[in-house]
Amino acid sequence: MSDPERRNTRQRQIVLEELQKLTSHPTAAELYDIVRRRLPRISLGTVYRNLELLTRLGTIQKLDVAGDEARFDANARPHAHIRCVRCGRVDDILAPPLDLFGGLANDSAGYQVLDCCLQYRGICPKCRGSSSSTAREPSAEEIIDRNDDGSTHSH
Amino acid sequence: MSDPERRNTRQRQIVLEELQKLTSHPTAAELYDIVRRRLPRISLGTVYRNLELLTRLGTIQKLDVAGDEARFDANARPHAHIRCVRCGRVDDILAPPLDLFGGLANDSAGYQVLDCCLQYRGICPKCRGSSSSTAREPSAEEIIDRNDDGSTHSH
DNA sequence: TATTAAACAGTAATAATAACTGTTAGCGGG
DNA sequence: CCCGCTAACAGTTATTATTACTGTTTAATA
Repeated sequence: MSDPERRNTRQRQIVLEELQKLTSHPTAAELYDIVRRRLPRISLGTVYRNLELLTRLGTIQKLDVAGDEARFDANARPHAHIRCVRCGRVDDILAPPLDLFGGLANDSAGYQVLDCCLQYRGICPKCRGSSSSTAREPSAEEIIDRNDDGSTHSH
Repeated sequence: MSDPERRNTRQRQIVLEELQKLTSHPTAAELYDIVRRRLPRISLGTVYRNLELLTRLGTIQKLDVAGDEARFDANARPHAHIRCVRCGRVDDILAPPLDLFGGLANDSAGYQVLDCCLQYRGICPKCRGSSSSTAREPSAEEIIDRNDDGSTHSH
């Protein structure tokens, strides 16, 4: 039998496909809502399981961003993110291309350093517009911002 | 009445005191276990409430580190942290003193940038020693690494 | 000291995620 | 092209960190 954990199921493929269409990094539940349009009988557990698996395989990236639910990014290469403190939305951000490892001692605090992540917090354009202090929930439609020309999703 | 949210209760004071004694940044539950030695009747909710309050006041820092429970740091100034992927322990790390805001456009991705955090992941000295792949839980005693000479806790 | 609201202890609720169970369906061998 | 095996599935339940609720206590002011 071929590599375990790599069986090509329709569910796994569609979870990945739909994630790749998004530039706003969705939560598992948000992606579940989107995937259900194509697979109405898919279960939330399957979405979680596949997102976890794809993360382990290095195909996608799990963003355990500060504060609330994990979010997922179809771009597995390390890059900085920014999270809206009002609505929780997460976007890529063009941070200075710093060498975040260069300044570290090889053996910082006795740790073997594996990787790092740089996260910003801020207020997203939509929440800046509606400048009320009430937190917003993004609607299902707002999450779907398909990236039709596939060019801007490579950072 | 004086400033609300600043009533000096024994519970709040001891929660802060015990947090300040630690260099390993504990979770709310870990700190609860420690504080209970001095206040056996304190409730977990009180620990959560005070940690949240002290964070709002800027006295301490809440570390919503990747993956699991929030951790707390008596040092509110921004500085980098490293988290052990095996046991979850979080320590300060001396990162290069980078200007993480300098390279950002004023209006990155349309966001108003508020702050940022730099987190590393790695394997802590203890988990490097016991190089088995099984995850370790730190014992209550291990969390208590009091910083008796008060000098090394300023980063 | 009396008053009053903030904070408390104890408990229940919430919500994200993981685990469990019986069923379905990729995929290599025949 | 079908068989059998097992990973993966749908549906459900359990776990766990955190928050909210309720009646009681207590710090700070009058």
